[in-house]
Amino acid sequence: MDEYDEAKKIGSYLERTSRLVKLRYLQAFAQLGVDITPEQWVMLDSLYHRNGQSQTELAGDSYKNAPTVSRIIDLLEKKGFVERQRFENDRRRYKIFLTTAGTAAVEKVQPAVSSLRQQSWENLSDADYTDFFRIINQVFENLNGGN
Amino acid sequence: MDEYDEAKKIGSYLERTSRLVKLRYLQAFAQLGVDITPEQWVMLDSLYHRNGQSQTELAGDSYKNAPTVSRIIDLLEKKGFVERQRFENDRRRYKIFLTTAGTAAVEKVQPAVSSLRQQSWENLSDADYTDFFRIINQVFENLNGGN
DNA sequence: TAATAATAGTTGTCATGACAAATATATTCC
DNA sequence: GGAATATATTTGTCATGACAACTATTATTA
Repeated sequence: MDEYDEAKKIGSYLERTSRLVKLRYLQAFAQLGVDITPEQWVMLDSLYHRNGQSQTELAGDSYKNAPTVSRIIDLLEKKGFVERQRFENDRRRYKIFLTTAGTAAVEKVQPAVSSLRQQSWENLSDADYTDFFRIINQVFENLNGGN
Repeated sequence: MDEYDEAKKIGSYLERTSRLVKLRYLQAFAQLGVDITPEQWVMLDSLYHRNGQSQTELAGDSYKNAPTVSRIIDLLEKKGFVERQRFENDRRRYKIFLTTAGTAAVEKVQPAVSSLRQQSWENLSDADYTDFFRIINQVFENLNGGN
């Protein structure tokens, strides 16, 4: 039962930490007067690094599914951070582009992101950092395969 | 930018792994014909180990907030897995009790939970296991303090 | 070419989670 | 004792995410 309790926690600890990270991002953005959620930021940031992606590409990049991306892009479009343009050769697809305001939002928020990142890793070593990503990716792979 | 990209991923990797874990739980429960979500299971499991908790206690245990717990208990009650009983001395509070069906559901699902847990840690060492919890808890603490 | 299948995206429904505001009951303090 | 506070829970609103079903467009293939 001790072992069982300990084990239960992987999901719970992942979940609560993930939620806390997202909450801190949300609060940081709000404090800067940038009205976006962490998930919206992930999209904007992805576009900042590669503009003009389709929704399917954005979904793959963030491991989100199509409906989720569709709705996030809707919101970002309403807020004026992003624009949909149809592909020339394939009228099913959109290319999503950051607007000037979208680019500005990403840049405004960047120091806060760096700061939060730094804060996350306080009291932890470089080895911890490396290990953490290795382990969490292995867990992801373990559960993502076939099954 | 390389450093920046790497860093961005802590939130994303936490999030995607957390989501995958929850999805696998959901699928495992469904396959067993047990109609509960991972979050509902966390509540049931908490009650299985300590029956009669109040919603506030359940919230603290799972780091969820009061409205979320209230709604999860609503659903579990509708499904017949849980019962609300008022405290004798404090009529604001409920004690939440597992029903027979609730207990049965927890027990039915337990092997699948163990199995998923084992699968999560394949290709990882005992040290990885220990490190992972140490690191993720430190990250949680880093972000949870004051700020 | 016409029928079929595949792909891109949207919409509907439900559960979770964050926040604010509400209700009901208990506690504190003057 | 009664007013102000605090606590336990509920309800409303919105965003995200999972799934299924849908539309529109493109590709395949018989």
